[in-house]
Amino acid sequence: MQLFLSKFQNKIDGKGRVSIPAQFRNALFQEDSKKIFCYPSLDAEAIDAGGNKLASEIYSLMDNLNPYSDEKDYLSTALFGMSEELRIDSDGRVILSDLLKNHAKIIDEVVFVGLGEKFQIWEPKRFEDYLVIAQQKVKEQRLLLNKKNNGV
Amino acid sequence: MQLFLSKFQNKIDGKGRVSIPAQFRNALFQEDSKKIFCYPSLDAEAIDAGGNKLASEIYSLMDNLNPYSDEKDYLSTALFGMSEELRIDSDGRVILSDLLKNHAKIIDEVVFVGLGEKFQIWEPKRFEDYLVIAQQKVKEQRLLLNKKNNGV
DNA sequence: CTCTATACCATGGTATCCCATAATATCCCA
DNA sequence: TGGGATATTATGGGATACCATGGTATAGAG
Repeated sequence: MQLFLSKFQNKIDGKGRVSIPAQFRNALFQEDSKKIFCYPSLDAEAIDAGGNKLASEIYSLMDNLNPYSDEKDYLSTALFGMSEELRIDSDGRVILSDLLKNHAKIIDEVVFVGLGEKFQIWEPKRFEDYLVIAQQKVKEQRLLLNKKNNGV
Repeated sequence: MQLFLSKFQNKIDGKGRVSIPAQFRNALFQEDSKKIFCYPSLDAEAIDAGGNKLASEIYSLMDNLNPYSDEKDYLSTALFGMSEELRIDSDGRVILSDLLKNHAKIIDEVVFVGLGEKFQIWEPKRFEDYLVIAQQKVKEQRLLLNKKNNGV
C-alpha cells in the first residue's frame, strides 16, 4: 500500500482549479479512487482528504452508531453534511468548494501535507505556523520521555 | 453505492419549484427513484428526505412494531400521516407541500444537507444555527471517537 | 371557462473536457 | 559521468456540456 508522504505547494488558477500532487494521485490511483473525499478538519483550520479507503472508514464509523440517536444526527450533519467528493479531472485537478476554502482560509495557493493514510490541504502561511507549534510539541514530548527513561 | 454528501443552497421560484442538487439526483437515480420520499424530521425543524431505500426502511420499521401498540399508532400518525412522495419533474425539480414547508419554516430558499443514506432540507438560517450546535457536540465527543478509531 | 399542474423551452453561469506550453524530472547512451 | 533526448508535471486558455432558474405553452380538473 502506498502512503501519502511529504508536502507540495500548488496554485489555484482563475477557474478555481488546483493540481493534486502527482505522488498523491498515484497513491489515490492505487486504491482506485477517481475522487478525493474531503471534509473540514475537526481540530485544525485545514481540509482532511483521502481516497476510497478514508471514505469507507468514515462510512463504517457512521454505520456503527445507533441509527436513531442524537449522536448519529449530530455526527452525520457535521461530517457528511460538510464533506464532499471532489472529482479529479483528466489533468489531475480538483475544484475546492467555497465551503472548504473558507474553513481553511484558502485564497489562491495551498500546501498538500501527507499524513500517511490521508493528507491535509492548508493555506501555506497557516501551515508554517502550525508546523512550528507541532515541532515544539514534539520536543516537549521528547523531554518528557527522556525524563521518564532517565529516572529508572 | 452512492451517498448523499455535502450541502447545497437553492431557491424556490414563484411556482414553488426547487431544484434537487444534481449530485443528489444522481444518487437517487442510482437507486432508481423518480420520486423523493419526504417527511417532517421528528427531532428537528427540517424535512427528512431520500429515495426508495429510505422509504422501504421506514416501512419495515413500522412492520416490526406491535400492531396494537400506542407506539405504532403515534409513529404511523407522525410519520406516514405527514409523509409524501414528491415527483421529480423533467428538469430535476420538486414542489414542497405547504405542510412540509411550514414544519421547516421554509419561505423561498432551502439548504439540502447530505446525511449519508438520506438528506435533509432546511431553511438556511436555521441550519446555520443547528450546524454550530452539531459541531460543538461532535467536538465534545471527539476524544471518544479518536480512542475507538485511532483518530480518523 | 378558470385555475392549477405538468411538459417544454430559454438563458446565464459554472464546471468539465481537451489541447498547449514551460519547467522539471527521468532516462539512455556515449 | 555527463549531456542530450524524452516523459512527466503544473498551469493556462478555449470550447463544450451541464445545471439552476425563469418563463411559456399545453392539458386536465372542477
